[in-house]
Amino acid sequence: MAVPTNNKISLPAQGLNLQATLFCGQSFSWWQTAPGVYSGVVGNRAAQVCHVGQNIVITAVAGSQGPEADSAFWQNYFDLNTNYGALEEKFCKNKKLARCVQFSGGIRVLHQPFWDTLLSFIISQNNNIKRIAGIVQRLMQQFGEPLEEGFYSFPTAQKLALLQVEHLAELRAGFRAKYILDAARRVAAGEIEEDTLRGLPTPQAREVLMQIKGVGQKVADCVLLYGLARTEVVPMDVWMKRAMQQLFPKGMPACAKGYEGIAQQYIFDWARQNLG
DNA sequence: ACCCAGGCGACGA
DNA sequence: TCGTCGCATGGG
Repeated sequence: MAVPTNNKISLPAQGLNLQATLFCGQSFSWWQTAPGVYSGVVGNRAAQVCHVGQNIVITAVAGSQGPEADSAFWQNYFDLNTNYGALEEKFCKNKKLARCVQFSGGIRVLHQPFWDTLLSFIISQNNNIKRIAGIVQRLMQQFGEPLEEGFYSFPTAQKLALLQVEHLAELRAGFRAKYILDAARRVAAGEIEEDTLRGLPTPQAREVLMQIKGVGQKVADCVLLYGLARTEVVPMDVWMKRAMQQLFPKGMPACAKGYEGIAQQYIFDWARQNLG
């Protein structure tokens, strides 16, 4: 049960590893601000988070909507309603997948806001994680709303939709700038709508997302997994292609059925740290 | 100098 | 429908 104290929320999170979860390439808006302390922006919220025993303690810096709403929000964000102990146990029925789970234990697949995720993974294409985080940070600073303590929110689609590519020059996003604007314009116009996507089967939702310029199957799949909680979707980037060829040439093991996207996160992390 | 990064669109066959 | 290539930027 959530125990709010002032603007702090303590949530049971047995087995969760914040470091692994926040920096395994699924989110690009968290920073380590002190040993074991992480600050981040999610939508129009800013927060600090750290481990305290088996709990995580979240301090709202900005965007708080009150203790109950905040607890529910972070509970969902960190996917604390999913039984990862049981999931990891299932994954470990396969020896090679077990190796990835042991290596990258404690990773949780975050439930990120749809728009944050779409923006972030458009920026991610043919790019590296460090530079993605830099571009995301500049995007927030230049076009987000100022929050407390120097944080800025993710910019809204409505705000970005009014800009021209020249305005994005300072982001140093390169050829991705025009893709950011196309996504913003379609979302602002209501042509791409989160609620509609949530109601569609995964293949149809993927098709709709791929109408956005700069969104191919891989970026669409990242949005489906991280932004729309489609746990069966496996984004195939260069690291996952290498890992699958090496570990699972015949495809994802059956013990991951329905949760291939979550298994993917352990495999991706293992690959990045062992196949470099 | 060269290659690569959580890819994609344009183009030609 | 398939391969191939250029793309912005920055780090190794």
